[in-house]
Amino acid sequence: MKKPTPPVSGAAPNMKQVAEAAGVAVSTVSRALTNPGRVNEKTRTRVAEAARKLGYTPNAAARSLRMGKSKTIMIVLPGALYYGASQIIPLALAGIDGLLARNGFKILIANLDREEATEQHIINLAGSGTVDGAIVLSSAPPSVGGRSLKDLGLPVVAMLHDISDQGVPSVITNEHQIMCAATELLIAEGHRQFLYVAGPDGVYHEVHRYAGIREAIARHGLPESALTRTEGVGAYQEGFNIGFAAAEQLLAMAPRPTAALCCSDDAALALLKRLLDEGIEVPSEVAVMGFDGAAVGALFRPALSTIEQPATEMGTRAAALLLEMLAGEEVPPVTVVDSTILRRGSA
Amino acid sequence: MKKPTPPVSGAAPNMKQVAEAAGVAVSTVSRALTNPGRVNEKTRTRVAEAARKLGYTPNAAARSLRMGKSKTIMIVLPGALYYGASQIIPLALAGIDGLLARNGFKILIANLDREEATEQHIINLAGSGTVDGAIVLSSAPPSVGGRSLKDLGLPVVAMLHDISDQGVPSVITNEHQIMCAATELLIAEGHRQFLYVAGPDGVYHEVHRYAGIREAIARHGLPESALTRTEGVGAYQEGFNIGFAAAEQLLAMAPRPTAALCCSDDAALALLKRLLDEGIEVPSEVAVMGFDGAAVGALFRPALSTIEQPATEMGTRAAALLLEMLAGEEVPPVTVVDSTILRRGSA
DNA sequence: CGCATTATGGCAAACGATTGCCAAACGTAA
DNA sequence: TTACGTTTGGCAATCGTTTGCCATAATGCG
Repeated sequence: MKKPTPPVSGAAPNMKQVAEAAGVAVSTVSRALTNPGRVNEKTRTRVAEAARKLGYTPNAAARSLRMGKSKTIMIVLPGALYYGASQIIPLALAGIDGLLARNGFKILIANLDREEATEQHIINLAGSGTVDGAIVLSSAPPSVGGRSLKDLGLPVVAMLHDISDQGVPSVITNEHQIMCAATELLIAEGHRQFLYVAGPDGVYHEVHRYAGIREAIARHGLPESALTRTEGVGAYQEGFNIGFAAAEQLLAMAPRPTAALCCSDDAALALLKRLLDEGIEVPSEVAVMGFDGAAVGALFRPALSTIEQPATEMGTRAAALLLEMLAGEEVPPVTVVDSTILRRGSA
Repeated sequence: MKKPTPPVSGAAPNMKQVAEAAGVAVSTVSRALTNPGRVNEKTRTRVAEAARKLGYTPNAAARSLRMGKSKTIMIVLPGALYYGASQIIPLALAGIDGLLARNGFKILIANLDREEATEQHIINLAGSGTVDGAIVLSSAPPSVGGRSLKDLGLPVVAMLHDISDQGVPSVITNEHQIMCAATELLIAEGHRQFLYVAGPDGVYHEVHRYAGIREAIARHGLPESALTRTEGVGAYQEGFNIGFAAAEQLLAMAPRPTAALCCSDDAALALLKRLLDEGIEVPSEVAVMGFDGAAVGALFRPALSTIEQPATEMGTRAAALLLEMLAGEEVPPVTVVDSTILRRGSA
């Protein structure tokens, strides 16, 4: 019984060992494994067999070094969006991962929390050749001391935010238009007094969603007073608080709005709860419309009507764009994936 | 005016260019940057200045190759747990990332979906020196053809599941005990007939949670008939369906259970909704207790009582264990982080 | 059979950072 | 001034893979 080199030894076997086992040179092993046409079929199987027996896996660092690519993509996540009921980020990740993993890419996660040195950390990752590209889910590509992720020579794609004005191809949803459509729907059903439950001031989404509502209002000849916007109450991660604060504001208003359009499902659900607690009928007295499409909204009574973002598909599209950029192809500056209005009962 | 090498050139600057700029040898640059004591202070600043000016970032692949470590940790996620209302996975990730990033580690995500070749992919990552260790959130460490992640010579830590019997240090919560405590609480309040809304058959959590309830039942001398267990209805990701199916079962039972303990908040919320739709009072007619601690549960009416898992802390602890293992220290086979009962109204 | 052509495998030089070892330079003391 | 010790910087090997180039073997054709 021959003594096989144990597959589980301390050190991982390298190409040289495979070469010896197969009785060929390392270069032949390399070619046999990656460039099948270049080597005789019999040799190739012999090499493959030796590699299998030894449990050989090519060393990624060495390959990266030699090739100048890492087959790794960095996903830049804003810690702030990560909690609450909506599953935008996890779904987007699933979409991204699906396509990238299929194409042999690894996924590096950066910036789950927003710590001090994190931006520097991200820039370093990009500059060190650790990653071949990045998908940014935060509103601005990280930068430090004038050096920004986007001009580091790496392909970068944004999603959720449109930062094509900074030269970064972006995958977004039709926030403006869908919000406009939702408002028009409500107007058609007789609503005349609206409350927009706003998220953090100055955030990308806010501008577009609010503008969408205003457009609908204007288009139907309603006065400006038909729309009130809540004061920003802090970060998205405080989604519930946004909703609670909005409820206070709504309850104090006269005339009272009959429809509330919210920046997130978190805000909408909190608002919904508070209104119901106050004995207000939804949707007959006040209609509530969320934004995101959180599945759990369907369990509320009444079930939350909302605007469903195609998070998974946006992720897939962003990944596809990045792959094209890596292949040297031109990509459109903006890709729009449509959201849909999901009427479930609260509006 | 001298012509500075533009920081944003096509190729990233390497150590040799820094050395030239500073008028020293590469080895000196290396030592100046990583081993400050070994080189004259004046030289050190000169090198640091040159590096800064060129925008130098050490090449990670080269360093990995030379050092034999990648400063990268792989997180193995089960795609199945990723959706629904509970935020266990995102919170766990935040905990893990917090500690690892602070220690200079990168985080590689694997297996968001469960595709065909994924397990092989994971094994390859581990074998290729791409990662220095792994944290596993799925029930079993991936394996293919007899080669398992856990015996690949890499430090591996599990969380959420106890697989210490396979030699993998595990971070878990006291599912058995807390479920027992919750049941005792309900017994003390007069409940005598229980329904356990079960998740997928044979899953780790199921065994322990169910056993916890049984222990409480037995300890208080209640008959076995005091506890009914729903039939498994499929994967966790079908959380809502589990709850709906359980509702049907509960409604058909006589005598009707007065308390339902659920395997997840998703199931609990779906059950809650269905019961309320049927006009059943919660908690007076049927008390409902969830499991996970999803924040959104607080918005239901009544607010969902639940068992809150310390997901973030479990993540932090798992990361800490892994760091200790990387440092060659011994770690305990099992680490328990306590869950807490969160009484909010539905039980 | 001889020559030209192609298929195949091997040698060795990269890729960029780290580090053992040695040499130069410096300071100090005799 | 010489001898010695100490500090500091440089040379060069190394990590494991890929690949241009060359040598050889195999094949085809006249």
